[in-house]
Amino acid sequence: MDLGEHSANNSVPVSSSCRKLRKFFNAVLPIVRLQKLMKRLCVDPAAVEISTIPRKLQEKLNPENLKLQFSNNVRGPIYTGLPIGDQEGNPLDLHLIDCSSQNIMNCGAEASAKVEILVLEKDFTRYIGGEKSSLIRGNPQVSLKNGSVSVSHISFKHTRNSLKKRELRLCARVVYPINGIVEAVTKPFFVKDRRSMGKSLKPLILDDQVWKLQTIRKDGPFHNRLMNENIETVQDFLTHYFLNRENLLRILGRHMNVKKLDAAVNQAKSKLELKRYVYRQENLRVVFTDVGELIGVQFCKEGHSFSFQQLVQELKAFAMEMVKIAFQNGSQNFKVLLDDDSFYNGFTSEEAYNYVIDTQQRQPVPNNNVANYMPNTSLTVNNYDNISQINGALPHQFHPDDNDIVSIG
DNA sequence: CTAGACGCCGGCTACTGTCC
DNA sequence: GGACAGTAGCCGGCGTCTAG
Repeated sequence: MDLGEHSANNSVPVSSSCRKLRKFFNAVLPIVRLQKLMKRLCVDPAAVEISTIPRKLQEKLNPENLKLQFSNNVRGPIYTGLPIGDQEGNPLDLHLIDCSSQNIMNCGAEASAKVEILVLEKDFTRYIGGEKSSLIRGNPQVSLKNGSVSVSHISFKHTRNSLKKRELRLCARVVYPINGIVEAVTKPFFVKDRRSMGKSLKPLILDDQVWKLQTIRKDGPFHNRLMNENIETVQDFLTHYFLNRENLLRILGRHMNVKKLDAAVNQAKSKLELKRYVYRQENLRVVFTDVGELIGVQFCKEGHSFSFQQLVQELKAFAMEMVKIAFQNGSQNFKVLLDDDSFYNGFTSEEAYNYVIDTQQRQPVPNNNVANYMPNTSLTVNNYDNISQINGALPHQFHPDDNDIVSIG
């Protein structure tokens, strides 16, 4: 049955009547008539729950022509205990706006007004909590300074009882001096308990337990299999992945596939800041990360650099063998940490490489013995040859024009 | 000093979705 | 259909803070 037809002919649903009322307020009822009506009914406009009146009407009703406005909309989900901000992590600010010019009102008594931050249900039906049962942590009362104030100190309370997912709005209203400044209300956003934050959103470091990775459940079958092979940390896992992916897949068993594994590694890498190392054998240098991921190679004499994607298969396999050797021999090799500032500041040649070696920048490559039980794959295509998406997602892609990499040769 | 409130951390369970 | 991970919701342990 068509509900629209039904409501037109019979009883009108509440939401429909609300919409009609709002339309009426916005377009039909002249503002002056409404003001007169409120006066005749002895209704104090300041006592009216302003958020129940359409915002445009509020602005017209407002004699001072001022409104509060959030700098940006809150983008959910917002997790309990974490500061409120937009999706990009920008702080949430509140401004006093002159409606006629749309500029921030930075002078006068109103520019120093005291403002209260409240939590509203999505549908504006009610404010949530009183002083004691407020969902807000942090002082909900703030004072404007030159017409602006940051409200990023506010978060939603995190208690032992987890908060159910709910859709809310933030509202800011002036509590002193009360002169009818229009309230600011955000668009609705979801608030969730921090305990329900997925693994994908949590930070990650190399020393974290391997079950912090996506698709590896703590004490789950994958975790148990990895523990049996002494793959305990994120670093162990990633090193196995980059030096011998086939072996890692074998360890994980038939329920792990390449797609899932790549996705997990990709996601982990996006949250890690991997250091880069260089290892040299005769005329060739390989650049790789803490976890054995080949970034690129460089021919020392010619000075030519190639990123991983630019390498032909045979050279990829050869470079991977060099990375494995660097891992096998641990600190006995020439392995240079590339993150030294000196590399970013103008070293562009062989001297730079020698400089770093001479000034104690020689670093042991993380040696977790993965490479020691690698099959000898010389001139066979290595395990991550076909995972261009992994390197494609690199925040610091190896490229001949990259200053910090070029400087090694 | 102590009891209670509060917040953080993490475990457990049920349900759901995905993949083989 | 079975195996598995992810998600949501609930709960307990423990540390810290604060008022009495």
